[in-house]
Amino acid sequence: MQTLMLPSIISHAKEYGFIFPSSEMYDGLQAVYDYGQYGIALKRNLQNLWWQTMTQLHSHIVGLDSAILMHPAVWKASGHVDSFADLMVDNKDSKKRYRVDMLIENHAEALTAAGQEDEAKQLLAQLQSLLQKDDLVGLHTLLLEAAITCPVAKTSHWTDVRKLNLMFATKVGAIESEADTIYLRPETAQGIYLNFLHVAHTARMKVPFGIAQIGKAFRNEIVARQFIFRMREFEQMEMQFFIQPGTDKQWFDYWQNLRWQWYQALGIPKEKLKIKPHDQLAHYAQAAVDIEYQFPFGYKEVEGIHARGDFDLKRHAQASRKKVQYFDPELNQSYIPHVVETSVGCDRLILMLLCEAFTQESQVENGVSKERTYLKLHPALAPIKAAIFPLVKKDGLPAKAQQLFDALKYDFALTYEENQSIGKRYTRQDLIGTPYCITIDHQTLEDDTVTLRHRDSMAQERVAITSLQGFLTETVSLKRILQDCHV
RNA sequence: GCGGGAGUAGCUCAAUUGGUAGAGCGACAGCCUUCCAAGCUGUAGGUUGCGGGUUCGAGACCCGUCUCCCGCUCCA
Repeated sequence: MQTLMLPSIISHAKEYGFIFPSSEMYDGLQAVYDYGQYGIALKRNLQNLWWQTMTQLHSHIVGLDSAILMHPAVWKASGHVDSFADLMVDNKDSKKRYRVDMLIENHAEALTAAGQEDEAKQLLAQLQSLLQKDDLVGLHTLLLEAAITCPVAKTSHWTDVRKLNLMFATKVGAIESEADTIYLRPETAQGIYLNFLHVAHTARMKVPFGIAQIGKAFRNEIVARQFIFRMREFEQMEMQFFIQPGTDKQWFDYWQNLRWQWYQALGIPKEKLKIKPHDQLAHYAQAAVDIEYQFPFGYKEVEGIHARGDFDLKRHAQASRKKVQYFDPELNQSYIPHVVETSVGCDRLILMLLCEAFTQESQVENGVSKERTYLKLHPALAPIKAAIFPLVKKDGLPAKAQQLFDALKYDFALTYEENQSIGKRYTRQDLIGTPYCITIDHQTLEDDTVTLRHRDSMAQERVAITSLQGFLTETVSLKRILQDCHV
């Protein structure tokens, strides 16, 4: 039943200006999406919340905006050039897809378990040699020679081995023949590591300290599915926290708890979130957990918290042959700091917020059952904070409403509407998640009071115009969420 | 990439066995003046995803192709 919700959310997001498929005039481009007028407003609010959480609530975290393009050597040093290129093969009978190296390694393990250690060693040696030569045909032959079978189909009916590089390559330089290959970054973190020394020196930071960054990253996914959950171009919100070696566990736990709190503060129900430890670690990680949200298609990762040790800084120090060291006055010694990162998929959070907010209720009114759809977005994140309506389009009500709009527009994202019936206007705002509607009627002209209508309950109350500024400041401010982050 | 499902107006869907592409909603303009999408009048919007074939005639039948959704794999 829950899985049926995703198509509704996708079409709602498109119909009401949150998220459009990219290049739809040309039939679309798989796994790329554009943010529409309300989508980008929601996204900016979310990014501001994260940014303020990191840089404003922590005096020892500063921001950064590094470039998407970096020296190609960065990705060799980081390990992405090697480990981000997966060699895949499909079994034609079971239709299952496997990574070639894992198939062969598993087979070698089985051989070892069966006491055939020499054969296992030889197999692994062949694998390494073929991988280094990038010999795809040889790998296919090896699969057949070693009689490696599909665990499901139990056959060796393999397709050709294909290489899938997860990084997008492009060329830098005007003359292509002389140009170097350069990659669109597959993660924003490396830009932070490259600026570690700059920030340490110019921000007068003492370890432990952190650098936060929001930016685009690009991955050439094999299969990109589930709407904006897995996109080829996506936005990361990453914070790299530099620490004394040996304090990794302590800070890993610290950030895991703090990030967990953040989702509570956002109002995501605890029972729809869970922390999942990684059983298989990425090439850079010492310890890793995911924070998962229960999407309509199952529990999926929205944020990763990783203890990366000194892997990245050390690799860059080696590859660049530069000294990457921090002198710690407390310990009176120099070292390469270790890193704990928190890495959020911004677009995944947007999808989480949409899933959480999308509400369909049926209610019986005068014996007639009516369906009501609205977005229960947190007021601080809603794209539009309040809509201002004259009850009718005459008797000076539009002018009065416009006056109120002008008075409040400097502080809040507002919308003004005078067309059609009041009910239609309320509904339109419900559909985009506007928490409050303010209606000017004839009484307003006499006593400067208005009707304040609440989105979720549809309740109305009579309030003074003079109270609106204070009311909105209080309710739509990020402050309420930030205060709940328990920093 | 493989398997399954689907593409007709902005959205939801119609269109006898192959016979002139329609409706509701929405949008826009005007009227009405009303606190929860429901009144009246009018307007715009389409090479039926795209290309080819069969046919006197294709939205429908055949072939190809593209895209989207679901599953397998990976990650943020």
